Amino acid sequence: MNLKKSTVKPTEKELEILHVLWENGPCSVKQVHESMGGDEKNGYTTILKFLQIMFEKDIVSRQKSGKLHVYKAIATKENTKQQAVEKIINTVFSGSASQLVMSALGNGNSSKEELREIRKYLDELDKGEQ
Amino acid sequence: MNLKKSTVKPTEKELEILHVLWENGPCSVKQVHESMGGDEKNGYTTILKFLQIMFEKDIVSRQKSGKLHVYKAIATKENTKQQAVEKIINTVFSGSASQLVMSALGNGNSSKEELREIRKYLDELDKGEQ
DNA sequence: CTTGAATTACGAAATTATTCGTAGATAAAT
DNA sequence: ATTTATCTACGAATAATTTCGTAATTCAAG
Repeated sequence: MNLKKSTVKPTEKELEILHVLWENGPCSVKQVHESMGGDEKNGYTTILKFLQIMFEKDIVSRQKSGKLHVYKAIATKENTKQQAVEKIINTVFSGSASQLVMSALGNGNSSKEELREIRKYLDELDKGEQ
Repeated sequence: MNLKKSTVKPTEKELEILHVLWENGPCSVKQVHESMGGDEKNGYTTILKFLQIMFEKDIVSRQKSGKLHVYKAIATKENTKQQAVEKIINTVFSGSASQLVMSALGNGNSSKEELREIRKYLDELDKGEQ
């Protein structure tokens, strides 16, 4: 039994797997394995092992369905995003969100639509603040 | 001798050390060690070893000054920021910079000034694009 | 020149993350 | 009930990261 919650920081590989679960919804080991490029990339039991470990760590939940397990991400993408963002702001941008934002837009890879969307979002933030 | 450059991805600990070098400028091992909390946090030789490894990997340069070495970050904070941002965009935000931006601003921790600054930055981006 | 304090170099232990083989369990098909 | 295909559990190998002890070096002071 494992009671601790909260700050279980996924490793690199675990994040990759979480990503698959977020995109595809609950998956069997096989589905995860295949979504990640099949045997070319990882052995089946490697993925299995990771899902088991992640289950131990309460990163994913699972449910038996016939003979197989269906795994499901516990942390939402939102949570994980938020954590990742906070971490990067603190470790690399000395706590300044706007610096991160500018750096994110600074490589010129963002489309007009994206920029427009961001403006809209800023407007909403302003409105809310009054 | 080590000729490769480019994508030397610092580990967690290495990043922590880089951070010290960015904040304080070139440092001796002792200075880094102390900036990071002294013996409470890491043994002296641990930090020494890391700086040596980072030197091997061309993450830092060093110069002898009397009997000691003064280490200096090679990658600028800017480079590393950019890499970090790109990575997070790809791993957590499915390649969408604007999603990252909104997530970064979404926790309500940004001041008015920060938001204004971002707007200004967006204006500049638009202007440049014409 | 010798000593001693500070520093570096080196190697290897300890820890954590990743990978996978093999054995056993499960359930469906024959 | 037996076989077969699929899946899980487990343990252990490999690799990467982090930690630190010990010996050697350096340089300044006596």
